[in-house]
This record gives sequence, structure tokens and C-alpha cells, in this order.
Amino acid sequence: MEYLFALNEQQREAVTYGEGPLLVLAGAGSGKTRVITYRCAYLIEGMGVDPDRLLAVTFTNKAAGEMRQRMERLLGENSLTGVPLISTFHSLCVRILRRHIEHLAAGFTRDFSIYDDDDQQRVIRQCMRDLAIDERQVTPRYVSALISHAKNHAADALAYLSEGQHARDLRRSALAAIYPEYAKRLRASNALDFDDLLIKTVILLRDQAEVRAHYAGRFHYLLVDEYQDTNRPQFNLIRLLTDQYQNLCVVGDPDQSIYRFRGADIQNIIEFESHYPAARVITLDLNYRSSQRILQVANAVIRNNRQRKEKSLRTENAVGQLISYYHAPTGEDEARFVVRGIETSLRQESEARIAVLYRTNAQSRLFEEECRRAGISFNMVGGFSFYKRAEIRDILAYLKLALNNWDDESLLRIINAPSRGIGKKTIDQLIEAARGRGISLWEALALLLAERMLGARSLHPMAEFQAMIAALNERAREASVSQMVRAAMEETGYAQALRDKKTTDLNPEESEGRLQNLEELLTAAVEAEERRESLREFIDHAALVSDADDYDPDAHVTLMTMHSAKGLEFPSVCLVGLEEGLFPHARAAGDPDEMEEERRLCYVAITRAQQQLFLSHARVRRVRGTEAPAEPSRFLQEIPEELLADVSQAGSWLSESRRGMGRTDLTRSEYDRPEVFNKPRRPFAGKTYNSVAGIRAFLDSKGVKAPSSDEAPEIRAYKTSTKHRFTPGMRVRHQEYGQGVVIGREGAGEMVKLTVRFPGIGDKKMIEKFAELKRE
DNA sequence: ACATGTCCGTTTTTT
DNA sequence: ACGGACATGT
Repeated sequence: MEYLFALNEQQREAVTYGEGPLLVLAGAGSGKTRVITYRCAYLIEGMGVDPDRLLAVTFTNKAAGEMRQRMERLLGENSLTGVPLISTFHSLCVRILRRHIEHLAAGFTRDFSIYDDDDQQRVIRQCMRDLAIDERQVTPRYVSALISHAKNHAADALAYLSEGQHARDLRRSALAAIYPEYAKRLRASNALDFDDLLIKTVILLRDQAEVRAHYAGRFHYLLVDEYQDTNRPQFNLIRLLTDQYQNLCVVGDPDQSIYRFRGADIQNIIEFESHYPAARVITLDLNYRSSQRILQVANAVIRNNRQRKEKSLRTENAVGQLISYYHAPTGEDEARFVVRGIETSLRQESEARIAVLYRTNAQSRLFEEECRRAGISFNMVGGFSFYKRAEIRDILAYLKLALNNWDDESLLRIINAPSRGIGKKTIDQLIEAARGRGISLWEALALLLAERMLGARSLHPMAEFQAMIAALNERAREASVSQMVRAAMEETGYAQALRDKKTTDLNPEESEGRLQNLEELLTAAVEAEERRESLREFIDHAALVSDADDYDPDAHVTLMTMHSAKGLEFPSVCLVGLEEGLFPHARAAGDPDEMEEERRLCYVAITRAQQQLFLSHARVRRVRGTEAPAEPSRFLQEIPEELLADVSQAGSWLSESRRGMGRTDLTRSEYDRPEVFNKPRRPFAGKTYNSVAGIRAFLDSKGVKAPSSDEAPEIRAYKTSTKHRFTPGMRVRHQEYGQGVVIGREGAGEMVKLTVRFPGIGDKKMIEKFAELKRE
């Protein structure tokens, strides 16, 4: 156990802590994964715990895989013991449910299908159509988000949603109607959505003492990674599993909680000590990853959050380089500059590893194109992942239907793919027959055929379809995974249709690409077979892989969202699109909690960097086709200027602010560059404005697009915010006096005087320009 | 039944 | 700018 010497004091304490609840508050880069893996090793080797009594839970397969690898390396050297079970929350639940779901007495069988969010949206869309709810008033997307929210926050989702009926909110009352219909269909299809996987497992363990005893008795020690991102069902699951031994070790960092939008509850980690009064708390705040300057930036930003446990990362690493800062004229220029920088780095350092991190997937396109143009190969995470492609989903739908005949969604997906002459009318007839009798589409199909209720034209294709699925179903008893995938491709005519299309269609590349994807699926099936996985496991895996799972740790250049970067590290990180409305995203405006979540995301992104951090934003960005001027992100304003090295070509927002011109002003020379402000300028022909603020003032004076008075004050303030523009009512922070509220504003231009009321101190008058106020 | 054309929303993050 | 959903034509 000489490896214990490779740990610092806090890490060692966490690793060797014995029985009972343990909370490890692990700041970014403080050796979190190391603590978990070493702790497992220590429990096994030092305390003689049987590896089968250990369970480690993570959020992504990527994290689980990495942990498994590190543990194998650690244990493999010294002993012959096995490796403990390392699983994601969702795959753990699938394992449990595939064995015991029939105990639930809710009608599900162990052959249940998993509906991913795409399937989910399709079901919701159908429900809405049946209930005659206009998709333009309530989008399926919104519905699914609210259903998920209800399921994750309330014991009784329907009751929760029904409360909305009393409120006169149209969308809410629509939801109260949609939800029961949605739940009914899933049940009838013997299908569970992602939320159900957790919730049904919790119900199963809660209500079935025998099943609970089995699992709680099996796992004597439970370790949970990224605990700050757990939601309520996950919290309940953990409680149920640790109910017997209370040997729970959770590791996380409240400052890195970035999944509130999908139900993560930061209170789980903040309140851990009250949930487990016997808990020991160990804080890891020594960072091994980043340079001092990078950590200074991270600390400076996260400090602006109010709801947090005070903590400041420190490091013994070198001071490091200044943070590069670039202000690009347009989004395209930003991408060009970043990729050029990457090119240079790759030339200098052949082993370089650089990540480009953005807020939204839509931003990836510019960087993809620029990399391609420059001939730089890159690894892009997310976006159009392999298992989301239509042809892959189609083949999987065949297999899902073969294993679960009640799976209406899969049936609808492939009944006419490839087109075999079963049209809308026939499908409607099928749906109608099923609805009237309360049976599945598959059963209705048999009925229509038996009763000769079909038109002459659709009879044949329908009969063939039935025979085909029946044959596939029959074959699933003995065939191997790859044989099944091959059968779903060939015996359904799917692959042949693509080959035909390739020879007749005007763009054969598309069909060829799809065929190649199918070959890739076949390869994956062979690999699954070698791992001795069943067809069911293969299909489950396809549903549960996350975008982050196609991250390649050896890639020199990686493009991904800030969210998927969590848990990773890179020598160089480029944080792009640092603009108000984009990052922080406009959706967070007016909601302080969401704004804090955006800031935590910023903190996560910054702390991915080891040696080099590069920050950029554009002056003009094209969003959804039209160009719009963009203001620097508030997060940039929160970074002390002395940490930044401005590498912008023309005058930048930063250089202007240093010259005291106000950070959002444009210089004359930039304004004259035609490509920079072409679009916004046109409406103001005959008069020149040299700043975004100036244009706004003009608009305001004309009453055009002026912020309307019925907007909430926070939203109005958000829209007009610049560093040097404070208006009465605004909450601000002063270096010396602390938090206060602006109560008066007088004067104009450079000489604006503000009156600010500081609780407990009194009213102060100050000149806006020199006051160094920050918005709260 | 299927191909072609037009319109509209879409983009926040994801197991 | 792009893709999906719907309408129209063959």
C-alpha cells in the first residue's frame, strides 16, 4: 500500500476513512477521481472488503470507464482481487429493473423498452395531436421538460401538474391533460423513459422489502461521484441502498453543479451533513491541475456567486502565463483566430492537447469548418452522435420491437421504413383499431389481418411486415447479437433499399454514408458479443451512451460544450463566445439562480485548463441567420484586468476600457471597417453612432425597440447593462462598502453621479466612472 | 402512395 | 441557414 504516500494529507484521510458517511468536498483538479479509486483499493486491500460488496456510481459511462481503468491498474499490480462494480446511475437502475420490475405490479415486464428523449418527444407529439393541443402554443419540448421536472420533484407528478389547472396558465393546464396520456402510452408500450428508470427503481426498492434487502445487503460500501449533480430520485436511491450500512462516501463540488435544468439539486450536497448527522467532511482545496493565474481567474469569477460555501482553490503549481484575451469582429473571425492559434501550437508542440469550449452546440459549426479548411483533424463531442442517426435508430427500433411487441413507438418508426407501401391511411386505421380496443399496435395488426379488415392494397405489405417481425422475434431466441443486427438490416429490406437508392438517387454519398454507419453498428455488435453481452444489453447500451462518451482523450484538438467538458482537463483551453446573451445565456436573464448556474459553468470551463487559457468574444454574431451586436460577457468583467494579455488585432473592448473610454465603446477605426458594423449601421444612415450604447440611446429616443415598460426591472436592466451604466433600483457591490442599491442618478456622459444606499452604512454619492461598482 | 415544394421554428446545457 | 412538418401534385 505504498501508494498512500502519493497522496496529500486530506486525500489520505478521505481514502483511509473507515465506516460511516463521508463527504469529500473536492475542488476542481484536487484529485477527486484519485481519491475514489484509491479509496476502493484501500477498502479492498487495507480493510479486506470483498470487491463485490463495493459499488461506485458515476453519471457518465466515460467517467465509469475511466475509473474502472484506473482501478484495474491500481489493483492489478498488487493483487488478484476483482474490480468492484462501477456503474452509472441509469445503467445500475436498468440492471435492477431488468431483474425485478415485474414485482412492481404496474404491468411492466422485464422486456421493457427504454425511450430516450427523442422517442419521448414523439410520444408527446402524438398525445398532443390527439388532445388537439396546438404545438405552437405549447411545444413538445416544453412539455417534456415540465413532465420531467414534475417527475423529479414531486412524489405524485400528476397532482403536481394538476395544480396548474387552477392557475390560469394555459400551458400548465394543457400539461395536466397531456401527462396522464403520456404515462398511459408508455405503460401500454411497456416502455420507460430516462426519468422512469430512476423513479421506478426507487419505488421498487421502497415497496419491495425483499428486493431492497437484496441490494442494500449486497453493497456494504457505496461511493458516489459528482454528488452535486444528483437529483431527488438519485438521492432517494442512494438512501435506500445505504439504508443498512450507512457506508456512503460522496464526492463533489457545489461550485461545479451545472445540471439544475435537469433536476439536479445542489441542496443534496449542501445539506449532506443534516441528512447524515454522523457525517465526516473533508475538504480538498489543493489543486494539482492549473497554473496560479488560471486559478486566480476561476476564483475571481466564482466569488461573485452568493449561494455557495466559501472556498478558494490554491495550488503549488507555477504562476503560469497570462490569460490570452481576444476580441474578434465577428464570430467567423473568432473561429479563424482560434484555429490559427491552434495551428501554431500544434507546430510548436506536436503532443499538444487543446480544447475549444462553447456554450451551445450551434457554435461548433464555425470551428468545425475552420478546422477542416485548415486541415486540422479534431474530435467533436456531442452534436450528431452515432446512435442518434436515423438509420441506426431504425435498425435498433426493429430489434426493440422484436424483443418487445408492445413497443408502439418503435413499430410506428419502422412500419414503413423502408417504404413498403404502408401509407398514412393504413397506419391511421391501425392506430384506430388499437385505440378502440385498448390493445397494442402489434396486436391490432394481427387483428386487422385476421378479420380481413384491410384494403386490398395494404393487405400484402401488412402481412409481410407482420411475418418479418415475427421471424425476427423468433430468431432472437438463439441468434447472436451480430446475427440479429445483420437480420434487422438485411431481412427487413432496409440495407437493400439504401443500396438501391445509392444507384438511382442524385446524391449517392448520403446513402453510402448511411450504409457505412450500419456497418459500424455491426462492428459494435460484434464487439458487444465479444464482451458476452446480450442483445438486450447491446440495445440498452445504445440508449444510455451519452454524447460525452465519444470523447477521445488522445485527440489533439477537441470541440465540445462546456457541459460535456466537466471532469476533463487539457493543457490548453479556449473559451469562446463570451458574450452577454450567449454566455451567460439569455435564458438565465432575470433569474438569479440560473445566473449563478451559468457562473458555475464558467468556473467549470476555466478550471479545465492546465497551463494555457484563452478567452474570446465577438463584436457581432450571426444568430439564426441575422447579425446582432454582442456585448462582452459579464464574466469577462469579473476577471481582474491585470491577469489578461490582450492579443486582439484592433482596439478591443478591454483596451478601450483601459483607456477609460468605457468598455463597450467601439473605436472610430473599427467602426469604419465595413464588415464590422455593416448591418446595424444601415438603419441609421445619415447619422453616425460610435457605440452599441449610442445606437441604443438613439433607439430609445425614437421609441423604437425600446425596452417596454411592462418588462420586469431585472430584464430591462439586463438588456441595457454595461459596466458603466447603473440605474436606480439596481443592486450593486462596492469594493469598500459592500452590497447596496442605486437610488439616484444625475448628470450625463462622463460625469454621471450615482447615489447608492448601503444597508447599515448610509447613502453615498459617487461618480459612476470611478466608483468601481459591480452589479449584483 | 409517394415525390416535390413551401413555410416555419429552431438553439441551452443532457442521462 | 437548415431541417422538419405540412400541403400539393402526380
